[in-house]
Amino acid sequence: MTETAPQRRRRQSPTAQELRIWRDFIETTEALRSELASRLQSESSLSTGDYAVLLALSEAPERQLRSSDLATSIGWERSRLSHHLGRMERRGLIRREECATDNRGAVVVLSPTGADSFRSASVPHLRAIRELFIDALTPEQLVAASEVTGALRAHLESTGADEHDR
Amino acid sequence: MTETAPQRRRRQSPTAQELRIWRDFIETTEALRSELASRLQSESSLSTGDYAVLLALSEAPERQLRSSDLATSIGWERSRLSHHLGRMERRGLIRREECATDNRGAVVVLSPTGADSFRSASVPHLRAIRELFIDALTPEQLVAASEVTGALRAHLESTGADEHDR
DNA sequence: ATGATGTAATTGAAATGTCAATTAGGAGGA
DNA sequence: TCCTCCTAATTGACATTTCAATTACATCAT
Repeated sequence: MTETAPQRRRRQSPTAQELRIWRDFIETTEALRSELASRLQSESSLSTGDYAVLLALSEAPERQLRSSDLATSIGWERSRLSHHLGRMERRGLIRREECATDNRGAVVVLSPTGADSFRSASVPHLRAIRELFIDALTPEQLVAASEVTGALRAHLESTGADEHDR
Repeated sequence: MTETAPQRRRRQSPTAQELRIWRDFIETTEALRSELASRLQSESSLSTGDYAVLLALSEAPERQLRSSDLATSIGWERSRLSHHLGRMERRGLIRREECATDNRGAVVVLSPTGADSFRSASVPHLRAIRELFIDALTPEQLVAASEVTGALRAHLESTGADEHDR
């Protein structure tokens, strides 16, 4: 075939080969996520959700964050975070305090217990990341992965949610 | 071999840079998954779970599968599938029939309604895959993505669940 | 046959996630 | 001020997922 088709293919369905790559991609990332989650669970009694929250708090100045900043930082919906924080608070992993500068606001604070849980969970978790992700790839592949990720993210941010809905 | 340090690094925590790549990777794939899910939802009244089930059934001989084969094929736990099939059956997307060769077994059958829903959902869904994944990458990046996926999967299968638990 | 062991699928309960209100307070203009 | 509109966070109802039994049948060795 001499090229007339390529333009016409845009925005159409993927080819069989593209689709195979897509499926492998999405299935593999899902398998990876789920293996990591189950290891975390069994080694630490933290879920990946707990871990994400604790990680964000550990990295925050004063180990605390406004609830909506936390939500943005880990990419969760506010209501999901709210429910989850309730559960984590019951377990003593975090506290919620009133915000001094905005009376509507809440500040989520990492508790000492939470900090401990996070620290001890992070050792095996980081090891698992190395084992399942880093060690699986050659240095070149790691770079390639990073570039692919960047391209996907950039594209997602530009054409992502907005473009589609308007 | 003159190497002593490289060995020592194995199984240790990732470096800061490796970790950044990991985080971008996992967050981006998650964002991608979630954008796709929300588009599918709004364009078709099927969830990605529904879609996965219907896809597997559409591709199966006779458009039907043993329940556990279906579970394996889409990588779900049996109980999750069971609950989900219950909901899909109530909506008329699938039927469950007794298995002739094994009285314990159930055969999940794609209903005409399910086939229709799947067909009409797949058009916008495939377009979204092209738009958000395929079109985001150069042909070289697509190849790179495929190689990375392959490496991850291979590694996951060899060291994955077993090695860790024994 | 029968009893031990394994597999197919479902169930119920608890944990988690989503969606649509709702509550409460900030911010700016007439 | 007071009214309107916006934002922060939570709540409740409901959908989904996980986990630990449970039910029912198959398989195999005795």
